[in-house]
Amino acid sequence: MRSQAMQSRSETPINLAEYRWRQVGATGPRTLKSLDSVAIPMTYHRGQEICAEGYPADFWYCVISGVARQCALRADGRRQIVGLLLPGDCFGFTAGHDFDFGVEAAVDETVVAAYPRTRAELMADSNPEIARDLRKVTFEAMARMQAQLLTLGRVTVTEKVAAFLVDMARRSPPGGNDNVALPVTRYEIADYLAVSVETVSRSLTGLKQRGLIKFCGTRTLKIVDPDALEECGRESLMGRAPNGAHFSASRRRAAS
Amino acid sequence: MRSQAMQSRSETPINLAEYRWRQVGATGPRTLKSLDSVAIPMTYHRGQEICAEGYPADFWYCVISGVARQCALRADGRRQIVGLLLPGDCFGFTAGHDFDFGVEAAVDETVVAAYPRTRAELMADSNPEIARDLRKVTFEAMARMQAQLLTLGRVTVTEKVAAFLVDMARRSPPGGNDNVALPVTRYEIADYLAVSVETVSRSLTGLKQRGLIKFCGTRTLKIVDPDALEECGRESLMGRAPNGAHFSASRRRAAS
DNA sequence: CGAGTGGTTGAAATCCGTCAAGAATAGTGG
DNA sequence: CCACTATTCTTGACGGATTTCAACCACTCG
Repeated sequence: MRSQAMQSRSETPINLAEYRWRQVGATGPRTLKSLDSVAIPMTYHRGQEICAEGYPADFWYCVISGVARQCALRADGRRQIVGLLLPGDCFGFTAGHDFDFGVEAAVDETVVAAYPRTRAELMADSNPEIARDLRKVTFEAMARMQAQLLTLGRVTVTEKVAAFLVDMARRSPPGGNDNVALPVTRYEIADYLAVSVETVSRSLTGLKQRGLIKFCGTRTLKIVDPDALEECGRESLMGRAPNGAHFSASRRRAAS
Repeated sequence: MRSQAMQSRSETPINLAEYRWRQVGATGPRTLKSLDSVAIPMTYHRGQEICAEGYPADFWYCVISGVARQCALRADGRRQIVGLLLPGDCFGFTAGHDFDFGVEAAVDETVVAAYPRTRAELMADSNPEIARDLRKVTFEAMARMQAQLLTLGRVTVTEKVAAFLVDMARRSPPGGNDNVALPVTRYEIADYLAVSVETVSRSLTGLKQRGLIKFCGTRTLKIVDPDALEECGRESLMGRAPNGAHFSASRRRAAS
């Protein structure tokens, strides 16, 4: 919990809330600034639980720095990761009284802001600006889930992995170079894409051998051919030709 | 567009908005009542587009009666259904300026309410009750997507189909008997679960032969053993024994 | 009746999960 | 710094589940 606030003493003036964030090592982009006055900064290390499934949803959260994973435990003991939360992503929204999923820090020194739900809602009641901010972050959360639905809907594992890489590149902080840093292990990618670890590994090496990506380290890579990766259609690792398209109902209707 | 309002003339007094809904044949549950004053009722027949991907998101929507499907068209020409919208479900929320997905009516006589976005947001600004209503329906939309993420994350197709049936039973109007009416074709189920039509058909017959469900018609069935269907674990159609569990990272860590 | 849609079943190819083993990396304590 | 260990990552082999291609049946509608 070392202080990093000193380095920015001479920059543009910052308010108290901003200062608090820097104090806990939060360097990422900030969303939901309008609720800063009630935000409680929390720091977690890898694997620590931020909120637990089935427990009262008394807080909304926003990732400040680090990575968090939204997990569900299935009947067969497998874990499924239903969401990978990067700095700026908000979570903890639920229609019921309890959390639908548990969320854990995926890396050390993960900082989140916790907003007491009833206080935040009262503030939103009296300030439309805050209500709009809330809608914005919930819509962004929905967009993340929709993108994940599309990824999970892809046919082959290589397609899923390629979509994951593209998504991570898109969500990476724009400031850096074009390298993509995977903030999670292969196991977590596997649980996120609902496939086995081995197949993830094979798909990554397949994409590498096809020249679509290039590894700088085990968890750092460079996307060589973004378009080919995105359109990473039905070509399998073996280089098989794409199958004849099998159009589903609406498509067939549209053709008639 | 025949009028069905006459039949309820002698019931409890209804307001003008309620009357308009009945006039267009809307019999389902109503959500977002607080925005009724700006709602525009629209009726669509099967396959008709309610909103188009990439077009300005000038409206929010709520399904009043019928069924709508939220579609994405992939590069290989396949359709993926990322959401199945039943009466009471709201959609059209997007973080950007344009719709992320197209939505089409899945059955004839589908009635939706269209809320002009800017007008609705202005109303939410001046009335916290409306803002809370909006949050509620967006949180419910998120819950639907999360459930779908869990379904897509299941391993075997039979599991996915079973989860789909359970979900449909849960979302069915509570008033009726315990029969589940599937409002969509097998093709749409396939596109919704991201599997092939043939496997959906095979899985359904498999579940029938195992005595977990019973068909009353092609699209009407009764869930015989809800618990077995829900826990429809790893047993395949062939009756293979469950495999030894392969725990992923966090699980293994927890065991140590 | 014929055409179109929706649904089911069969057979073959293949993709993927599982099991197994090994390599690479990081972390820990001496 | 090094041994030691745990974790992460990769590769191989095998069997099975799923996709694909094909054919057939039921139903509706003009």
